[in-house]
Amino acid sequence: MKNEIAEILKRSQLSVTGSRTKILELFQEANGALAHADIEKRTDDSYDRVTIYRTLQTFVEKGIIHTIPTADNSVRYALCKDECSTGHHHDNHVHFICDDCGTTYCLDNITVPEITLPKGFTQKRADVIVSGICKNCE
Amino acid sequence: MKNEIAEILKRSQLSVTGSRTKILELFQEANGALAHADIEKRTDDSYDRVTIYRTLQTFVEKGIIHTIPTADNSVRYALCKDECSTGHHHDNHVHFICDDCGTTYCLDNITVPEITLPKGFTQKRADVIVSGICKNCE
DNA sequence: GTAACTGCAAAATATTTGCATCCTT
DNA sequence: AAGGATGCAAATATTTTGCAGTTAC
Repeated sequence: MKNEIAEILKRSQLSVTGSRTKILELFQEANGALAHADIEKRTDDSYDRVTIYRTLQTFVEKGIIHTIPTADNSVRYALCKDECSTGHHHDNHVHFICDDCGTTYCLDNITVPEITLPKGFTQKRADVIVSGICKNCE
Repeated sequence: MKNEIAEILKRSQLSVTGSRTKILELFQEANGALAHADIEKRTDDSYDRVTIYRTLQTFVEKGIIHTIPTADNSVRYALCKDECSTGHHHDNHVHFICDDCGTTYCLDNITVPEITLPKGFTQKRADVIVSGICKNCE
């Protein structure tokens, strides 16, 4: 597991440091999306808030994680699939956000439907955000 | 036009004030989504920033506008359709955000595809966010 | 050893709250 | 006239930046 994480970092030409390893671990455990605040809590303030900002930013740039659009204010991140390459995310994501507990699920197994755009529009990425009540809160 | 705007406000039991009228006008002109900063600019600082915050919040509560999920940090708002009732938005939205100019389009005429959720999940709302290059930036 | 990463301090931004005043009804 | 809306001041919260010290390779 640790090795796999180191692999991911090396593949992106990033040095393997404590904070990066820990934060990637959190994402793997989470099996869903995390907000900056979640990460702060789950690292028990072992790392500076600024480091977390910078780590997340680096991960996004390298295509290790991606941001998830949310209707409320918050910014959330989730692990990218392998198809993601640096700076270019051509994959489609379906996410479910529970109105009750706020948990964000990545519904990887659900296929994103085709959207037909008007003339002149070019699609790079499509996100589907479904909100409602999750299986734990029903 | 002014009348229509007053109508909307009265229907939501809100008093008809300068800032509310102006901001609603902006949304009608915009034919798309606006961020807090857009509104500040387009009102030429005629209204206090705090007033804009409160006005947007009130409009969301009353179901006059809704927030649009965005992958970047920003919060954007757009006019709701008639089906929106106070606090409950059961309609589906498709939005297109241009990576280049940042303009957000409401693609009202595009139907949101059905999403089949796993067992135990209940859908309240679905947003589709398509990003890419818009017709003006291609 | 060197380049990259981190932590601390502080600046810049964004958002919220309290309260006195003003405006809508 | 009364209640709600606004503006101003200030408190909070969030994010960014600079720089010196530390760590990974």
